Amino acid sequence: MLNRVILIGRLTRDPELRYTPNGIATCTFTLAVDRPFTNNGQREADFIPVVTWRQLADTCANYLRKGRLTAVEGRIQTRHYDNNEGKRVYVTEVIADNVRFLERSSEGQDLDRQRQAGEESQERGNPFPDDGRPIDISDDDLPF
Amino acid sequence: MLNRVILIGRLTRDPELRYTPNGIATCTFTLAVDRPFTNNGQREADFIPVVTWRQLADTCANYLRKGRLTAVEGRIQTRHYDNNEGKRVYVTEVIADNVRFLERSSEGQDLDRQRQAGEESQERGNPFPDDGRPIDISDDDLPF
Amino acid sequence: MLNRVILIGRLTRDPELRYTPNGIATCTFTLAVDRPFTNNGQREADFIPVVTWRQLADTCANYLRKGRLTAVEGRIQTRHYDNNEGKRVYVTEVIADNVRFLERSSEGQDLDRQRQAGEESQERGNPFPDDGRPIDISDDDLPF
Amino acid sequence: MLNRVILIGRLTRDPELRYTPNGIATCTFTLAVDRPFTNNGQREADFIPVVTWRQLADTCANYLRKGRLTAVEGRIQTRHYDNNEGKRVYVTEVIADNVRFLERSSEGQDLDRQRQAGEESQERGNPFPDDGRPIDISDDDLPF
DNA sequence: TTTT
DNA sequence: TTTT
Repeated sequence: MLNRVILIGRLTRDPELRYTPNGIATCTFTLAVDRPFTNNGQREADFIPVVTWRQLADTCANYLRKGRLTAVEGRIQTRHYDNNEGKRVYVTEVIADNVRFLERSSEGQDLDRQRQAGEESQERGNPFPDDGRPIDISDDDLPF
Repeated sequence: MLNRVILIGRLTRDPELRYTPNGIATCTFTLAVDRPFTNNGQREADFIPVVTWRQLADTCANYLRKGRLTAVEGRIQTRHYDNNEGKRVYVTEVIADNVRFLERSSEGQDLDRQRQAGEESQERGNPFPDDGRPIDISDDDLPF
Repeated sequence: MLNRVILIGRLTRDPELRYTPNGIATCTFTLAVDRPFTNNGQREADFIPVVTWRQLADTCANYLRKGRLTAVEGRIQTRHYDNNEGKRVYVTEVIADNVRFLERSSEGQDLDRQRQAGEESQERGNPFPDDGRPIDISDDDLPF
Repeated sequence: MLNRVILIGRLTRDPELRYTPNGIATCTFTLAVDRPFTNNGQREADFIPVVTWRQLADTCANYLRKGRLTAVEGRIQTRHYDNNEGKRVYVTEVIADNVRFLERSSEGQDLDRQRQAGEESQERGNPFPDDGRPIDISDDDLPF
């Protein structure tokens, strides 16, 4: 009925980009989200798998890197499969429909990939917090 | 850094109330949350495990029942343990800090349990959407 | 950058349906949302104006009525205008993109309006918590 | 019944710290949150007033500055008052219970204020995305 | 101007 | 192992 998740955390590794047999892009990564309390003086984190699809997957693959601070909006999805020992394995992931890159990359190599990525279209608005370049969305797409 | 989940769904079974060795109450249940789309004309759902602690656990155990429409606010928690075959099992749950009962129970037996539960204190406000009985919270507890 | 609101409350009055000069439907209503604490034993509420557009506006006008428990997902929008005395007036509203009707209507007259509304398409999934009728969404609309 | 807001945006000005007659600190600031679409190629923003109380107010006054990227979690609050012309004015604000500072300050002067602020306690966890210093919270405060 |  |  309603299923909404918002996370801010850091990527535990570089994202992985894959394609379904029919060519649909999917990008997966894990966010480490610090818990809001400590356990015996030890700060702990939750490690939450995130999945994106289509152009958002491409954008994530291009912009995100290990350690980057990132905001994710989406919904929790559960699924299961039977592993090679015939055991049922349960999987919970966040299917993201909005990803915000809260840190600009600093390395030159990365900037090249970004510029390239900037030419692709965004699913929803501008993923960067402070990029001034306007993105044209046809009037019909306006939410009012 | 930030980890917030809001769900509205129905309990797949009656909730389970347990106690830790040091006597802390914990109540667990699963919410079936319909997906916002159909798959080949088939409506599907995600089955999301929810955990509550302390007095909120007691209230949930008293008020919630299988099939009841329920709203839950909390955060995603991930953990793992090694099962009896030495295999690592990953668990993802929503640790709820706010539960809203969106349907009043209708059966008399249940009403008894509720009345009883009503005498216990609430972690935060009134879990029922339309119960007029005010709950006294000392001025110090006010969030401003 | 990120702007997400989730509310559960009751309509203070019947919703209002209007049309822009170019014929776009917009439905507005106010949600009374009980605060999670009392003030001197008095339960208070926030009264939050909600705006919906296009088909979601039609559905809201058809399904919602004064007093109905309703969940709303959207974003906060601020705007201002100068009133007839030349004073600047600031307005804050929630622009909803997802509305869930948490209570079925009971009156016959209303059921007629609902059936009619049911024939129109939904912006996103089924707004009712327990209606079994599947809604066909083309594969292209699937969020993955 | 349920009222949750999550925002990521930038402060339009330095925050303002004030005290109620009975000495309770309150800090207010406005977040500019870019809209997820453009209007005629023009990126627009919503300007959302945020209010914090008590120690969270102190922390915000110490850490936040104009332009700083910030995440805020809270609830929408509406209120009204009659202005000096006897006109009723309606106000909508976000009462925040969780604020995350997504950018470290760079200026030395500011670092002094931060260090000082770091010695005060946090309402909930660590407001910085990557500060390793653990914060001691008594076991009783643990949410499980 | 407010809902149960 | 799943709810209406």
